[in-house]
Amino acid sequence: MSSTPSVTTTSYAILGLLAVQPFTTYELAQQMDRALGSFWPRARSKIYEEPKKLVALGLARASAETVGKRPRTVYSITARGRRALEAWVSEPGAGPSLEFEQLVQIFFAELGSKANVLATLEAARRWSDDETLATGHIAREYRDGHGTFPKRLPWLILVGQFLDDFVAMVHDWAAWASDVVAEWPDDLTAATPDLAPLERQAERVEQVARRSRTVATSRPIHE
Amino acid sequence: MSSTPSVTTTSYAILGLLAVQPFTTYELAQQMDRALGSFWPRARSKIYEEPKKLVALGLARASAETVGKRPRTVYSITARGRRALEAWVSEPGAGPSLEFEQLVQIFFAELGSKANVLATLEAARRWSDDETLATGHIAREYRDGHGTFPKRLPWLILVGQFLDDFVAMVHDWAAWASDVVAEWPDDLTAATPDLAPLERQAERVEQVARRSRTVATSRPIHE
DNA sequence: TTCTTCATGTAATTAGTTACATGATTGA
DNA sequence: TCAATCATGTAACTAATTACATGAAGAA
Repeated sequence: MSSTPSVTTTSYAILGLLAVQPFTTYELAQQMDRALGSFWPRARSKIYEEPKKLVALGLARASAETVGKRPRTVYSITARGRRALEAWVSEPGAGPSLEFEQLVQIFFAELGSKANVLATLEAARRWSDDETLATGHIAREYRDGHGTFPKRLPWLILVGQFLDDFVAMVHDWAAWASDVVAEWPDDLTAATPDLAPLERQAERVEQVARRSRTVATSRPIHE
Repeated sequence: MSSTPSVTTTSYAILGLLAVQPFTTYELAQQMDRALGSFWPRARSKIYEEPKKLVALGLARASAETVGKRPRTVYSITARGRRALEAWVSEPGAGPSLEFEQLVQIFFAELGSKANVLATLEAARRWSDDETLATGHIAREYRDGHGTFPKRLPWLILVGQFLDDFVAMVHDWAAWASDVVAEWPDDLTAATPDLAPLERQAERVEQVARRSRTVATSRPIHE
């Protein structure tokens, strides 16, 4: 009856941090903010309760310490935890999943004005800039040899490059879209579509289709 | 006491579809799969229950019909619904939010093998290809003049371009990363980092910082 | 001494997912 | 007439969020 709490990706994310070194919940929250938050965002309260679950499952252990008079709990990974984690990284994970409210608003552009669309695109560009500035110091630190975990740098660079590519792509798209929308008349229903992007997209589809036909036999059947 | 159900972005997404034309829940689910699912993914059951909430709030109305002997409910938007929707598109929406489990696995690459990393990157590339093929027919339909809502095409192109940019970016990143990892020794801890990406990233940060300083006074204070 | 930030949580609520169920229609 | 799939949901569960609370340490 005592329902065993399930181990989610969030659990593994926390457990992974504990595999790097022991942390307190506060430090875990910091690490999530700094590092994993951009591609596995979770609320702070979640991060405070996950370690308890890990302890209950025998994947981590808690040890009580004090700073001054104040008690605090340091969590570390157990041997079982490490084995579970190793199993997880070798399993197939989920591909990227996107949520983009501003894009939903643009999808329904006809309900608003041209100015609305331009404002939304400007907000997207600002999001990109803010993101760049907020995470930029990490790249700089590692470049200057002051990174926290230099041993892990080779793969951290792969992750950082993805995130950088993503924010850059958002920025460039928003800039391009702004230029397109700027050419529209104020009455959106009178706007004429620029079909060139459709051509490009269809071409890319063709490319992928050709490539995937070529290797079709060497791939497992599409599930 | 009777807690009024809150209107979420998901509600507005559904309501937006009803603003295009009346739909049954089944058709709404199809539209979400086809169109909005890539940037506002929600479970089918959610899509079946949202319209009821909208009706309860007076933003939509339900009318009973039959197909053969089978009853079905067609939902349409009310005047109040349309006003609420117009207010929503003119409000600032949230920027993109990403969840990417495979990237979490790569972040913790040291727990697995080089082969694991390569397999994960290959899976990411496959995700991109699958996505391209799954949504590719839409671009083609519109390009060939067979699209379902040609009037909406100008902004649908903006959305489509974003999604295409995104999957292309994932693909290119995975291909690049695979090349990088291929050069690593089998023992990951002995891999030497390629620092060039850090340089590029730091440079981009500099660019954005300069640009943002220039326009800083014309922007609202960073919240 | 007072204010602010650091640090550590808990409680209440909900949005969303997974799993289940089933009649109607259509094609072989 | 049988199987498949189209179409329409409901029920149970939970992962996650938002909001609240508060003591300790350090700065001014």
